Amino acid sequence: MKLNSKGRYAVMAMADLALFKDKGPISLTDISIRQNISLAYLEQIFIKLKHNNLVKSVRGAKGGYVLEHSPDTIKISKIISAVDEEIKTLNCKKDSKKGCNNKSSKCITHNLWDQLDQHINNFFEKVKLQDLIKKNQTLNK
Amino acid sequence: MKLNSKGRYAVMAMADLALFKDKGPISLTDISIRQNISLAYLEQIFIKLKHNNLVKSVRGAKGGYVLEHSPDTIKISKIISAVDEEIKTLNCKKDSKKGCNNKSSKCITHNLWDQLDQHINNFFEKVKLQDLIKKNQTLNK
DNA sequence: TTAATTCCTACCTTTACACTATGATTTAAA
DNA sequence: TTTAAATCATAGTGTAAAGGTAGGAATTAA
Repeated sequence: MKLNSKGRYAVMAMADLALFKDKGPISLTDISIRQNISLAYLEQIFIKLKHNNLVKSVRGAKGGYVLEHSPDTIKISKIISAVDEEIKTLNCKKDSKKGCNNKSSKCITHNLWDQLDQHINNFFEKVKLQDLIKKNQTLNK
Repeated sequence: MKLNSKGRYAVMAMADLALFKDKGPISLTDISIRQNISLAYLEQIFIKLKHNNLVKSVRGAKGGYVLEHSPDTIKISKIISAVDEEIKTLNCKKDSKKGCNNKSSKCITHNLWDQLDQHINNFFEKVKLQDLIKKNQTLNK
């Protein structure tokens, strides 16, 4: 699981969409202002979100994006993996130069990072988009 | 919690020390060969491990490093935080430029990352150095 | 005295991240 | 029909950090 601000921005933007989901298509300009993320960067992120069927786009003036599914069915893990190509924190694979090979006493930590990845994935699997906006409802009413 | 290969190397090296803890001081040259980590880079890592009282150094010929404590008392979290200055994955602090401020609808994801950090820390808190080498004992006997 | 080691600090190289720039396409509304 | 607002697409860029190297000084067992 790659944890960077692209993933964080994606979650923020999706949460923004969820908050305003009754207002029709939300433009990236709006999200850009509200969440303080550059518009052009948001565009890149939303291409990926769209390709992963997390949002639908409405082109042209008064267009924007809407959630493809209900916030209570969207897992955070889906969002993060949509914008990050890789899933692994630290690879230790056959094909990477520096990693496991067949020497003894190598890869002592292999299982550890595997378990960590599972642990993080498991965390994001359990949290839904709805869970985020519930906590902010009073703030944003 | 910063997850990079410095932290991974540190854990690998500490596990190596644990595996060979009955052989007296272990030189970084040995660890470098066994774990396939550059010697000079290991030196940097071990300075930090030493300053954090995780290892003791024995200078001069036949010198090296030994664990300061028993492997079953050393938490992985201690090792990783020793070599990484930062603890947070993604900061969202007052003093950072891009982060929380008092605008409404900001920081929707603030709690999420806080909880993730706790989750990861909790994972590394529960794993001891001994847990790693147990799994490799048959391989390295 | 020598070789093996830790210790220390400065430097270097590459890469990925985060972002910008530019322009094309689509479409609602004036 | 024109204009402005929006998505769509891709290439380029600046920077910081990761992941090392390099070179030498200090220490110590043999």
